[in-house]
Amino acid sequence: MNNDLLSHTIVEFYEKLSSWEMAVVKDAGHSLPQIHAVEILGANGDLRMKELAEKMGITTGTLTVQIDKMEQAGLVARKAHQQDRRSILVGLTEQGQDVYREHDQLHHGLSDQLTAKFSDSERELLLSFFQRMNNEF
Amino acid sequence: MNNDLLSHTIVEFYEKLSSWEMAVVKDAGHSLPQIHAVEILGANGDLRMKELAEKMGITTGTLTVQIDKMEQAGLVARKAHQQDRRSILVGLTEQGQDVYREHDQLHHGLSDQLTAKFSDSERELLLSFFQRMNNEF
DNA sequence: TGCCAATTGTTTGAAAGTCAAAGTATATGG
DNA sequence: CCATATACTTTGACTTTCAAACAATTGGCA
Repeated sequence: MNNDLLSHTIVEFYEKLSSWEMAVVKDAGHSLPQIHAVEILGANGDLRMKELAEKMGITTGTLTVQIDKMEQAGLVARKAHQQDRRSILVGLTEQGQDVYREHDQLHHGLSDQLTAKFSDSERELLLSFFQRMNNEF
Repeated sequence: MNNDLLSHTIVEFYEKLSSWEMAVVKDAGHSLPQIHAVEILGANGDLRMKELAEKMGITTGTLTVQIDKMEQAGLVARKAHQQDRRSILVGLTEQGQDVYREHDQLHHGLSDQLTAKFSDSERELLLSFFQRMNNEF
């Protein structure tokens, strides 16, 4: 089959998701890296600075600055790590969890919008396709 | 069906694509906004500054700086617009087209990798799913 | 035990990317 | 022909980022 077409269609999908995310984040008055941190902490629970930085694809130096701001804004809290006193656990505050749920609802809404015209079985198939692709990275 | 799962799986796919793109761009020694411009110019042909800025989701002020750098680097060239002397057309140079084709090949390779275990009919179905979703943004 | 290398997080200085607003040149419509 | 709109550039400020230097803690090993 014409794989150029598939490749370009995936890129188009990615570009549109990206634009949507930037618009949604700006509209809610947040910054992209901070929402990214909220998304990851919301999905994974408390993480060490190192772990969070790795998942976000930034250095710990950069993360320190972001977490400083987010702590100021009341979105996250630093906590001592019981087993390793070098490490610091970062977790969402109540307010941070509100922001996470709110943002997650937007994702959910987009997902509904994109698959509104799909039948249930098509949606199941789409899910399995995404899962299979996610395993191949 | 469980739409939370679909939503999260799509987000996971997006995150992995995003990480992949950043790694690939950095590895090739390019910057993300410049490769983004190359991708858009490669797919659309010559564009006015205004049009390119809109497609990239940045202001024309920001774009002016980027195009200055890219022109220095030999990736793009500014040309006069015949019908409107206020406008400036930006287009890829030969070298810019090389970069575009090279980057496009990487996308193609990823697309192959992700769907390596798909049958031809599954790949056709996946393509149609992406196309239908792209229409719903 | 005691020391040295590795690890974790913070700080600092510099660079890139970005925007809003002001400025310049050109176009368009009365 | 003039007023207003449009296209691009410039400027100043801010955010995000990294690399490198630093401080505290851990872990291995001699």
